[in-house]
Amino acid sequence: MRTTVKDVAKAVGLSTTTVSLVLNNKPNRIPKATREIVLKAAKDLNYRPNHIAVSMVTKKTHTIGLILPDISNLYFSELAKVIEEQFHKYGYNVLYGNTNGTLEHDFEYLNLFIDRSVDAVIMTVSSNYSEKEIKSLHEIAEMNNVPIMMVDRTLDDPRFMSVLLDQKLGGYLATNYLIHLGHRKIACITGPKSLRISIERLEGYKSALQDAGLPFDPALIVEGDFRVDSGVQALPYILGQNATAVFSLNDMMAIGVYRECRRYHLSIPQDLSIVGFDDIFIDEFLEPPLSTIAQPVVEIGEYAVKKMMTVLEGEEDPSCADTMVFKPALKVRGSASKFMEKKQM
Amino acid sequence: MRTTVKDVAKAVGLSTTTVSLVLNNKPNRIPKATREIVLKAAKDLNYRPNHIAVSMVTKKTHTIGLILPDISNLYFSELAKVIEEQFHKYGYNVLYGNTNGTLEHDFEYLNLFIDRSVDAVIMTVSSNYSEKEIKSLHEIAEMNNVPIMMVDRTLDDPRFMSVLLDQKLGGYLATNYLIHLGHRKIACITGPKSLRISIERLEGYKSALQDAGLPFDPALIVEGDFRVDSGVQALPYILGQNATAVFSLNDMMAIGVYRECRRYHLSIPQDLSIVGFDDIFIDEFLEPPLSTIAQPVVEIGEYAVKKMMTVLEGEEDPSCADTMVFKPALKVRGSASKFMEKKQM
DNA sequence: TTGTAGGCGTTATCAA
DNA sequence: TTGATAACGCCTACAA
Repeated sequence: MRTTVKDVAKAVGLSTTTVSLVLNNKPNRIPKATREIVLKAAKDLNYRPNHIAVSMVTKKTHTIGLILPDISNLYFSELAKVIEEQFHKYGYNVLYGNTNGTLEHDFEYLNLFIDRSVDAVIMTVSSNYSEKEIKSLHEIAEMNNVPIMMVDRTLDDPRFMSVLLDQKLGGYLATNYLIHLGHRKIACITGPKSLRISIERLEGYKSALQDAGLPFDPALIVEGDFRVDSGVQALPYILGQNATAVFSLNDMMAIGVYRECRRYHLSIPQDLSIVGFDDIFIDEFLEPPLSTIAQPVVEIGEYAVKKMMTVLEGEEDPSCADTMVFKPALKVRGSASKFMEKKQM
Repeated sequence: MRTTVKDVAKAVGLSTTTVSLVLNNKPNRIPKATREIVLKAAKDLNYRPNHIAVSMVTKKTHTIGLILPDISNLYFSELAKVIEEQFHKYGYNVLYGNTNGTLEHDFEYLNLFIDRSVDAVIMTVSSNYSEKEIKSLHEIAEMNNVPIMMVDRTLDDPRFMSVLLDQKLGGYLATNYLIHLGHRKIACITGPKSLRISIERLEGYKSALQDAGLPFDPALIVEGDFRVDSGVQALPYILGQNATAVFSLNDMMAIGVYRECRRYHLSIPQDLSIVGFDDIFIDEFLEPPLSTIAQPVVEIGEYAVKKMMTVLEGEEDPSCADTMVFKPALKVRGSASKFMEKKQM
């Protein structure tokens, strides 16, 4: 059995109250003498507080629920790492769950974690929710009085705190870059249309075209699913449209394009320019290194934690839910080049 | 406030005992009538048990501590995902911690998780431990009566359950492959010498050379740190030794070699053959696709969980700690080819 | 300055 | 078949 406050109290011949007071540094100024006696005994007996019992009475578990679509995805694993490390600094531990991008799992984990009395939840929702689902989520949060923070993807509801990326700006930056390289037929491989980030990044694409006075051609848009294979499958179509450049809404699909280009004996960027999105670590090791839109993952994670801590420490009311938007940046490497008249094939 | 058993009891005019009995399906056969009344009330009141309170009395938290060196590393994030998903099936949740590969953090998280009364710990140790540290770790496990399972890396101590990869076989397979392609000067980029896996993979390398009647040349060994940069830095030295092939003890360093080869205008595999270790997802998208040694991560994770579950369900005594060893497999892609006499440079 | 006692929500023991 | 009651380990009003 682990030693308890009782054991310590017995050992020093004082009450559990006194021991507890000392151990928690309570301001009931306990004289230094007793204080040290207690501390010494606690140390000698190797006393470690039982968090379960503490939670029972304080109603705080110092535990955060982290709900992510897929931790084996580079972006999320990086995010998870940052979030865990930051919370760790504050003495919080992280319980995590993979939803595999399904809405039911979002709710399942949320309820599970709430049942386990987490102090807060950080989540990336699996998809866009319907009105009803948003309402349901909000009710759960309210009823259980647990603050929820949305990271990376948010819901159309201002009542949730969220920290996001300006996805539209990212789309704009990428497209604008290609336009300025002289490209006119720029294809775009999107993510699932049900995801806000797909829509927003695409909006940036459209917006850049518009600003440049270029027409938006729906034929140049291919829907993908953010996985490598989408890129592989999209290429033939893109070539058929005589596009000279591609904006892939994430790097994984861009990698698929790379691969398929090799099969077609096309070289990047001479035959096809390409810009991705995410800036996953592998980008700089591809041949040629992939130009992409970088997200400040570390800043995003750090901000999410810091913000949540202010809420947990009661300095801020979670209902004053605001949204923080981080700016992406274009990272130029070697996968896009100036448009040249295509040699006849 | 959440509804409690008390609320339910009050609502149906029965005692908390009866309610608890029903809700937990206890064999004290409560008549169907009362049973249904209770169940209905619980449902109507949206009763959810308070896990904290349950843990308080049952001494089980249904929580597992997962301690990994770096969850942003592809291998570990994949492992973490499998482990979480499997435990989830059994109704367990996972608390995770990143040690950043430092021994102090191993212990810090272990103690933290034990203080939080996890039912078990799954960990990948950060490094080789000294006798003293092993003893210390074992004492902590014993004293707190928490089963610990070592995954991927283990300690020189048969008292811990572990599930490992036959690292030596992996080293053998890779080297043997290169030998059979006709290579005689095969360089090896190792990981930190303090890590068992480095040593064991290197042993496989030596063993393959020996079986082929080839001499072991220490000059062909370069110590790396498992990061991309090590590969980058190792290449010039390797070329200086006139090696025609490289066995990189992990894929990240192999990627570094790829990159540096481009700078030197060397093509793989014509100018240099290379085999990696780990089989991270990106391998097949490199140019050329990287041949490597694949670990059955999913099987490893699943086994670890299943084994731990038998211990947790009391079917097995954790002290009968055995070790499961999985076999790696050579995955041939395009980064190694038959040795050809080098053209003069 | 320190101690008593009650309570957190649940399960378990034992009696009725 | 059901109900008091204690117990888990800790915190904290309130009392002394």
